[in-house]
Amino acid sequence: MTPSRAAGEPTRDQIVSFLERCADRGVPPTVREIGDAVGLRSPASVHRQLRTLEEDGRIICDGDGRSRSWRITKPKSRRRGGGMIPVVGRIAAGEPIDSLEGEEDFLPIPPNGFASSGDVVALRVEGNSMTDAGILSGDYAIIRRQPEVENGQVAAVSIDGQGTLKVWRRTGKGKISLEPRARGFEVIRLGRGSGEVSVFGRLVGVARMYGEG
Amino acid sequence: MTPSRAAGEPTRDQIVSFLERCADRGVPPTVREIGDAVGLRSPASVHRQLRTLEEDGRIICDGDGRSRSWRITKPKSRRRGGGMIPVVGRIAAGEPIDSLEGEEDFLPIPPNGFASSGDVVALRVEGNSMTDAGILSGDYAIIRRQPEVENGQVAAVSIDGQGTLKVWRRTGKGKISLEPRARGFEVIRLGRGSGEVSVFGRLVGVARMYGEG
DNA sequence: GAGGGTAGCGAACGAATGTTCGCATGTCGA
DNA sequence: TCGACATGCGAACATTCGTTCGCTACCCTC
Repeated sequence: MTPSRAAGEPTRDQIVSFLERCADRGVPPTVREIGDAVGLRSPASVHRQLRTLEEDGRIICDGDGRSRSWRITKPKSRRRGGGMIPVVGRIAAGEPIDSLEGEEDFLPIPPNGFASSGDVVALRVEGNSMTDAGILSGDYAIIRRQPEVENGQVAAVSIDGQGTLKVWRRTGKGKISLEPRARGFEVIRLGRGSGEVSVFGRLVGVARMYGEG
Repeated sequence: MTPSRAAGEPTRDQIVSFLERCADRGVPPTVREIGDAVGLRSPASVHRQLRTLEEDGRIICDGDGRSRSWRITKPKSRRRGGGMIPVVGRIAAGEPIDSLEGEEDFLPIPPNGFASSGDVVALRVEGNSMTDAGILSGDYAIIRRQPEVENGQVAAVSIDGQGTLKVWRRTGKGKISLEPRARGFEVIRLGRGSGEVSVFGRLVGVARMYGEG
């Protein structure tokens, strides 16, 4: 009889996922702790899956017979919330740029300082429409992904798939203004029939790195 | 007979140091591993020191009787190069501020992204003399400590013990200009007899965090 | 020198842990 | 239907590991 376990994610993926979470927290789990986490009551069941995962190269065993020695093969640099903020693309601070996503690089800044939780990414800013807000072309905009922002907050907005960084202001029912923060740039006014507009996220931080020049 | 152990650092400090190193690497050690690391051949010896350290509040035991459960009380935020940049004080972007150092806080940004090596600290910017360079009051200036900078680079400069953030320019023999980057601020010109001037470091990055507002 | 405190050792015990073995159940294709 | 296969269980077994106990040695102070 197959035991009544939470359906959906396969057992082996659950184990890998649990090991990832443990790697984030610091202490690797024991075999029985893994069993508790994924719903396997016998350490033998866990152990067999661990061996299989090892053959697949997804996990490795640090010591042989030592306690808490099973761990993820690679620290999974795609992991968010552990150390890096992924740079998922570029964003305009002038004319909207078409490519808003497409993971490119990693910014060595833990999101903890910018947002305690949630999905935080970085976008490289191109353009000068926000220079008066201290956001220059080449800066990294730290964006927390969220579907809505409040009036006056700086938002990464997607207009017909093109992304731009502006101050968000709802001026009326279905009417939105996207305000630049620099001289020489016009306010973008959006109403009905202005195309598809969606908030990508809210600006929670800015990071800039100077080279040797 | 006291065994021949490496003299110098007391055993207890060695243990704490070893636990710190393990915390960095990820896996907490077993009692016997600690013994091997610090030169204690009996787990009993290690265990007694662990209990003493626990009473002193320097370490804590996560689980009681579980393996690998001894760890450092606090992750020692003073550590540099591992995760945080220390915020060592405030710096003026307007009128010089007297307090340049005095460790206050930690910015959750690893220096790796800003400088591969060296002593990197953060200073909280106060004032608006560098706003045209995208450095606003309240930002964190990421400073790599170095005694000299080149013309045109932004430097944290100490004038008679007062710190300020400006563009550094040597205008002649013994003559220095400190240029603001904002309207309404005057260039500070320094020559012989202008007091003691020293470069605190070079600006290698800027970080800004927005709150909920 | 006596005595207390500190710090080390080895031995031992019990619990935790990794690992193996045999068995049962469900799936899938021949 | 039958057998190979995957997966789970419980029961061991062998280490590992945390912890305790008694002992010895050194360093003090009195």
